[in-house]
Amino acid sequence: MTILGYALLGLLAREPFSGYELAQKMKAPISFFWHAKHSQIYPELAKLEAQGLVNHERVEQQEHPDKKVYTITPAGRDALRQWVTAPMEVPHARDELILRAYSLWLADPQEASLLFRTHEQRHVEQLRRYEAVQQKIMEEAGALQQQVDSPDFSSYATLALGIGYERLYSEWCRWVAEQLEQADATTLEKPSSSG
Amino acid sequence: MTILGYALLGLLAREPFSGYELAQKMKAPISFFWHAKHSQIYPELAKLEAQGLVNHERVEQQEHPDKKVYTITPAGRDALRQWVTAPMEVPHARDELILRAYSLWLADPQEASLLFRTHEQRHVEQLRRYEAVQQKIMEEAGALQQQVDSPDFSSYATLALGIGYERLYSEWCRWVAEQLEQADATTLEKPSSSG
DNA sequence: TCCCTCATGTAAAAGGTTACATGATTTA
DNA sequence: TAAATCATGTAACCTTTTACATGAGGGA
Repeated sequence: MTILGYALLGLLAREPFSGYELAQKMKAPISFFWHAKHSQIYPELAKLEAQGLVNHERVEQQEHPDKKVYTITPAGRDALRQWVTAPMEVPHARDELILRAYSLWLADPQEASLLFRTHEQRHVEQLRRYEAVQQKIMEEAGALQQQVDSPDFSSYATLALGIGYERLYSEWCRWVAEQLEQADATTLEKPSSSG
Repeated sequence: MTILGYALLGLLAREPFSGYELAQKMKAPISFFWHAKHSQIYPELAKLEAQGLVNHERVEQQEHPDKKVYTITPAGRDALRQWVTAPMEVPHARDELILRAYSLWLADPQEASLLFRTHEQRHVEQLRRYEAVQQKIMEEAGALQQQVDSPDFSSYATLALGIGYERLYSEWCRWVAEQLEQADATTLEKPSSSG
């Protein structure tokens, strides 16, 4: 089984969905850290069904094409449950911007600070969106997050990391940009005297 | 050009290396957020050379096989410099453990807390290693990080994010584990009375 | 003798993205 | 009339991982 398969099972364990709906959900990464496109999702659903982990029923619609609504089976739920706690290696994270930072010393500081300011902004915006969701949960729920056997706790846990991640990332971008801007200002003050 | 190509150029811009040495470096991700295997690196070096971005010379060794030492060309340096500040989409991060957390509500809390404690430990260990490197830099350098046109600043910037990332991640794992353990303790106190 | 490191590659398979393909309905 | 949404798929391509392949030298 692939990770994508478990991602789909994770959604279907909460509620039945069509392939199209699953694809919509996975445009923005579920749990904030996994995404996929419809071209990958449709074949994967077929594989899951072949393994008896999901079923589908055709739902007729007026004014829209029919859809196939997928439901998780008890076997699918078991497979998902086992996967959640199975041993796992620490995966290496991949991030292009950080890789670029590794060669930042070669770049023009002004151009570079622009790039990092742009990314700072994007991550701040994402952070605000996540914080708004958290705010809503806080208002509605209160102590509800304590129930670790409810999907709401799981969602809240991933949201909490998402917030921490965006906060860390945006602050790092800002710090890098500030360093670049300070260096640039210093260069302008003393055009050709250093150390 | 692929991102891997720029990753290799980023290393070669600092110092010439053989394919084998590059592969060693990229076992642990460079800039803490990009890794690759030798099977990907050797063909990529050939492509870079075909594009005139790197050159190699054969270096004979006693007691070891000959090696091809690659050097970045002025064209390679230019390509790298331009890439660093080029516009870039925010890439979606991928993380299996966080995806698992999304289905945590299905799992056995004891088994799950074990998984999260294991990952907490691993990230704490990584954090300690990074902090040790940072400590060394602080002692040796002092104000050296200010020079944004030195490779040391770039390395320091990526290290800073690496530390923040490991701290965030390990604390999140601990928090999740604590929630699971508290719920488990509560269940033991009152075996079948809730609310 | 067997395994590890050094050193460089290729091949096959898996995972993921982009593009192709179709067709109805609604909104601008 | 054109674009967007709903709905489901396939094909080609690119990237990455795993496995195959070879061979010398050093240490247990």
